[in-house]
Amino acid sequence: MLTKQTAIQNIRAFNRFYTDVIGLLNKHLLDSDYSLAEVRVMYEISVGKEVQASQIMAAMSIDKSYLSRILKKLEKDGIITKSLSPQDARALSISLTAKGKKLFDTLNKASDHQIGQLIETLSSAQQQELVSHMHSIISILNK
Amino acid sequence: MLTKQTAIQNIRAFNRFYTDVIGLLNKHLLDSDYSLAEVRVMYEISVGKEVQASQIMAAMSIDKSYLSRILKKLEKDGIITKSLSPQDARALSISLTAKGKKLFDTLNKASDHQIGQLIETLSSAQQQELVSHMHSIISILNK
DNA sequence: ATAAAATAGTGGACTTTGTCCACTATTTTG
DNA sequence: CAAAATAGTGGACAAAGTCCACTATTTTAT
Repeated sequence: MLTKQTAIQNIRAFNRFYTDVIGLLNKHLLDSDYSLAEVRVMYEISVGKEVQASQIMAAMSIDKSYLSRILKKLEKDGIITKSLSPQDARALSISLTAKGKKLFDTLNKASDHQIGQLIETLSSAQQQELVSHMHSIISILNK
Repeated sequence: MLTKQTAIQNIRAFNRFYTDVIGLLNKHLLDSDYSLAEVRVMYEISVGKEVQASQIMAAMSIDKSYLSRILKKLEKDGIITKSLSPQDARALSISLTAKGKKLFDTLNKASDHQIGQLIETLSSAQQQELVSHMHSIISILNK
């Protein structure tokens, strides 16, 4: 039976390992014109369809001023549109433009491809096992 | 039977989830005088006992100029000592000072504490399961 | 109804973090 | 021993992120 201290050390080792995995997977985004944060903003808009800046802020725990600048850039690039929320004149209603959807889709496919490479040497069974362990971790940590 | 595409989507969901976990755990370091990169450098020196800058570079995939500045700060703060390697006069031999060891130990304990909080509501059995899933992921991905 | 407090977002000014490149000093290779 | 490779430094800059003050609304409490 292992102690809590041992568990902690093992979790830290995993964190170091997985930080590197994530870093590796995200590296390809450096070749795009958009930063990790910008892509994550697009993701939040994409899943929410129509979101307010404050919702993105909450989802990402990002500074509102920083977010404001990101949204400005994305709007300038024609990736998103901002319109005043009808319910609340302080708030913006943000959504991806057709161009934005297309770009996001392209970035997504590139990300998928990266992960595809990560697991390509694994058998189908191993891939399923991997996913299963990930689900378990999420479910344990969400307790 | 799930497809590879489904596996990829699940892995991406896990990555988003775990990125947040890691972000949360690292947040406490913001209160220290040292950045994530600086602490990671201390870690590399600590596990290597006596390392060269080039080894840290390789381990962290960090720019050598950036590393040089980090080491300069750590030396100035009395955290590390740099001495010329006897075998190679181009290279530095770097190690933690007593002060550096103490600091690193303190930071480590704080990190341990963070993880302790993350898992404190879990039963001992659940903690072991968590670690076991983590080990499995490492072992699958290292194939 | 209305004054005070809260919320949504913007922009200025700044710090931190990270990158690129040219350079010196050694060591290795052919 | 000359050419190429390696180790590290520092200048100059770019990217990422933070803090604060501000305007414009909306909500809350009296």
